[in-house]
Amino acid sequence: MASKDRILRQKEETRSNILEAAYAIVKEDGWQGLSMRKIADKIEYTAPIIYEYFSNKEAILNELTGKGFIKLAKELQEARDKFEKPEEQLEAMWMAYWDFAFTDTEMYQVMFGVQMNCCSDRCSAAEAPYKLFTAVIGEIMKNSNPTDEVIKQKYFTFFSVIHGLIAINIINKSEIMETINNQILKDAIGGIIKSIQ
Amino acid sequence: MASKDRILRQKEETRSNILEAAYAIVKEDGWQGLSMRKIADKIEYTAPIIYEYFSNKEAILNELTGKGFIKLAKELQEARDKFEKPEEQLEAMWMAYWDFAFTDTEMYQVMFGVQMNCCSDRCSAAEAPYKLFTAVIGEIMKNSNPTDEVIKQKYFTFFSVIHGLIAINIINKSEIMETINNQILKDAIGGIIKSIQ
DNA sequence: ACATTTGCCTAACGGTGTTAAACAATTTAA
DNA sequence: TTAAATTGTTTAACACCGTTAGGCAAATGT
Repeated sequence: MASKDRILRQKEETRSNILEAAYAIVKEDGWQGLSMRKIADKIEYTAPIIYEYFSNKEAILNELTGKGFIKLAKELQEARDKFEKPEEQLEAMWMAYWDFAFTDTEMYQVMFGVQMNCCSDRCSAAEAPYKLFTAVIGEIMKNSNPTDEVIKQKYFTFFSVIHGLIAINIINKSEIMETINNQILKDAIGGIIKSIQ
Repeated sequence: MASKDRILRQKEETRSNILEAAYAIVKEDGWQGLSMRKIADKIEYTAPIIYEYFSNKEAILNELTGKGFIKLAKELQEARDKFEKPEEQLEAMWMAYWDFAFTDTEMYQVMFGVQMNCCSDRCSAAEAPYKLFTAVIGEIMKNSNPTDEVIKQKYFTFFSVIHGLIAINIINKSEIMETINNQILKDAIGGIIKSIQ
């Protein structure tokens, strides 16, 4: 029967409703303010229903985290595809990374445990940004025949500086660091790119 | 009467017992596992007693955070005082910073919100490390007559890279990044110091 | 028509931070 | 010395949390 399909579609929809409701609550009240009962309220059900779609609260966080990594990866790709030269690509990618962190701050928090006790098990999508970045870094360095280890190291150098700066900004979000952010971003990214060419 | 003194001393002691018990629990079970009732158990009281010493749980976290910053500042000073040249001092200080993060990881987490929804209001002691670092950076740069803003920017450049690297290590504590850590630490600190001389 | 499955809810358990009320012990005052 | 007031501590409770078990009612299958 076709009703089977409709029911399956409906189930899939409430599943995604749960995720949407959860993230909406987080954007209103922060990760601290997220509770199963609040999610249930928002989707007009009672709390136990959620457990037919997710085994527990952590599973919801994990799925949101996964979605976050997919969105980040997509934005990194789009940034990359706007340029031809790998140096320009890399700079655009880190800028996209930066933008993601401040457009979807709550996502960034759960993905990287900023002011938030985040998901324990790394989801598979978490690898995507790493692969995108190292591919471009490898392209820039191809003349010096770098090992994977060297590329990985360069990647983590970038990552440290950007993630550190993002984390500081999220925590002391009161202080205005606009000019300092721009300076450091420009200096650090530019500097490291120069150092690996 | 002298008994007043004894009682005051006793009160001060249970106050510090509460803090010690709290941190002991955190070192055993992580920040997630810390609860008022567990603290009470450990000091052999019941939970409401704690509220005569601290207005709420957050106040305990705040006080621990303050103690953390004081300890960090002390270790930074000790590292600095082992050297004469400001360049060497600065490197030693960042190394001490690094060591602090992995010796007192739980402290570092609550101080900087790593995988942990940390204290909201910045305590006064949080300024100490900033002042220690900027003083030495200013000394290194004194030939170029830098503004406070420029020094601040250099400080945050260091801070970003080190904190970022620390945060990554705390979150993916499974992966062995020993060699990468050393490389990045050496490269980044050395590189930035060179760039400001 | 009856039996079975499904969707959903109420109630509950053990836990959390926190507060109010009660009790006991100690100190103060008469 | 005895009565009053203060202090220390506990028990009980509230409102919330994540989670599970049981039951009711509607939809489905036979």
